[in-house]
Amino acid sequence: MVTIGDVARAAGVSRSTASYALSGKRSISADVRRKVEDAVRELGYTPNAGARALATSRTNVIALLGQFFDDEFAPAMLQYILGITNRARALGYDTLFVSEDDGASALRRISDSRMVDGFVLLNVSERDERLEPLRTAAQPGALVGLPGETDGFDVFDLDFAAAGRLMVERLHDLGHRELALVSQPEHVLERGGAYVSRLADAARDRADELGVRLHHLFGASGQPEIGRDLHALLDAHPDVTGLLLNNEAAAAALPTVLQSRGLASPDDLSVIGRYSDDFARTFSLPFSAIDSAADELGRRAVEHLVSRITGTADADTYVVDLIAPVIDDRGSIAAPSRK
Amino acid sequence: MVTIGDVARAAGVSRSTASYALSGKRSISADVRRKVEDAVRELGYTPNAGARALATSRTNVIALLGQFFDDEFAPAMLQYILGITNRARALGYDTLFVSEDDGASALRRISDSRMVDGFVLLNVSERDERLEPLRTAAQPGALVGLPGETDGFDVFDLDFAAAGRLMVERLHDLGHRELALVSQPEHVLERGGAYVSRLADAARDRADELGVRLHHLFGASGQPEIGRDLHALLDAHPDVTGLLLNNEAAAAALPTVLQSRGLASPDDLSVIGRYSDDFARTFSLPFSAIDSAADELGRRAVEHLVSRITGTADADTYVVDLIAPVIDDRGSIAAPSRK
DNA sequence: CTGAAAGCGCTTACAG
DNA sequence: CTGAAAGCGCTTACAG
Repeated sequence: MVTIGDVARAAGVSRSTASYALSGKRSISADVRRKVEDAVRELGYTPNAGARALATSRTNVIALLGQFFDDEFAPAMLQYILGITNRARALGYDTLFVSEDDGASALRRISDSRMVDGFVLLNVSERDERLEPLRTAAQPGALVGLPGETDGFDVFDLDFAAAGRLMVERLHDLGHRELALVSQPEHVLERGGAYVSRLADAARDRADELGVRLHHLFGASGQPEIGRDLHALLDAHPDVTGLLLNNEAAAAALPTVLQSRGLASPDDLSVIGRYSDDFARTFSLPFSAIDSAADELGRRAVEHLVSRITGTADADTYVVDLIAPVIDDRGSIAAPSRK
Repeated sequence: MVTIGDVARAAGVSRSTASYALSGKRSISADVRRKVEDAVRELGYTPNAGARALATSRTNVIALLGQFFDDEFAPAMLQYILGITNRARALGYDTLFVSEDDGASALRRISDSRMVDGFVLLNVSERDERLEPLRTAAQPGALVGLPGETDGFDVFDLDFAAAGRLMVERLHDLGHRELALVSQPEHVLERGGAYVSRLADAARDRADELGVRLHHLFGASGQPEIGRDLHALLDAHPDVTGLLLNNEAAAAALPTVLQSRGLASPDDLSVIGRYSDDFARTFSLPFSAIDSAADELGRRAVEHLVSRITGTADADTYVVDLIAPVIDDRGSIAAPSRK
């Protein structure tokens, strides 16, 4: 293993000079710098990360704490992960990816052992167990997902309430007066996935204001249950002209359900979903949708985290950054047809 | 920050004794051990990872190098990732997740800086650029995906050739005599995704041996293209009674295609896919399929990597572990109907 | 069974 | 502009 001592010897300078020549933290004569750089190149020197971390109390690593539930759509998580790791690397950080079930104790362990400079928590729930250890951790954190209590945290999420309103408004403006919303399963909500109710509540309120009927259903998270749920919904409410989907499985199953009922979108039914672009593309979902903006959220979270790590961010101002929803129109919304 | 010095002081022993009491690397009197353990608990001591790594040349971290292509089905990657991180943690390792485009230089950087004890390479291609730096790295590695040259590497993959044969055999045994195979796009193959041709070539050879006609198509990796591809295939070969899918997008699109043609499986068409169980479940794919065994592969790779790290594995014997394919029957295969 | 000391490979005040 | 030295927090021979 080649150390900075080897570099120093090869360059004919002291170890401190070699170190300074590489960090640029004090002025160095041009030819010493050149000699050091040459030595580095020749010997193939790379600083030892552990030694540097020990000396500087900086690891240049962030931890990414995933949180996976069986009844949630896991593949969507990959977009967040990639958005974060890629942005982190661009900012000079590697990413320790943690998927332990017990995220709280994982956070404590990693924080206490000083393995990382900061944390990104994914899929944060209403009363997330990881928040308390994060609060007392020596390293800063950024949340992806809005918890009930945001005080003291930097939070990044899609504005699900605005998304609910937007869906209703758009269909109302086109003339729809009876809509149905299919949410994630109710247990997602119960264990703290408050985004489900944030969207649903806001949609309901906006529907009330606008005089639109809105039926609400907690759909299953997989097949074949969700297919049956959709059929039952359409059977029960034949006058529904617009469908709002906050449930990936429902979006994936709907094309088949529509086809088997001889329905087409938007002719018979307008549809607006809420899922990632990437998801839509992969599964060829033909529905207009509000992008969940996974990679953008990840990017923002990392950028803010790094500004906290480096001390650029204002120490006592926390941000709650809710991304405004945008409907990506794929042609599944239109005025209701007169039957 | 509480250090082992604090623990030693609180326990009234030397730092070395405290260290040994915790590691158990030499015999310690019962009451000293108790005092040290009490001090650890009281002070909340956790060893500093960087310091330990510096002293022991062990980080207890493995690097997981992802490799993502636009034309591949990225969400499937998550299963591998979770299989690996979970198994690694169970064995005492954290996972540095790396998604840089330039995996070769990432590997070099991470290896040279001694950030990890070993590497798992995901989605290894025929002539993977990461293999050369891995070969010269100071740390061992395990490959998920079979490259052209396996010498000197531990390799884990599904046995795609056996999968191709199995698909053909199963349908032949049921009486099918004209089949079609839909592979990933040809450019997946061109940039080194040799599993595509391993499956296709083996299927073709087996079909020849058995006197079965086998049409082969490189399908698109997304909608709407793959839908058109499937329609075109069925138009061109109306006598095909069995469909083999080595293409996730095709599997996702097929239900819609069948429905719009008024076809049902297995009555009109037997179908066997090759994708993960998890994928099938999430998208409610009703097709019998060979599980790609993502988490099992990840698990095996990590276990073997760890045995290399700890020196348990035989230093000069390398393993190429190809998991035998198994058809998970979901009822989409039957004898061909006489039309 | 226990302690004092060296050393892992860096960085960074302290001196000049 | 440069060097000698201390220190980051561990582990582990070396002595007793």
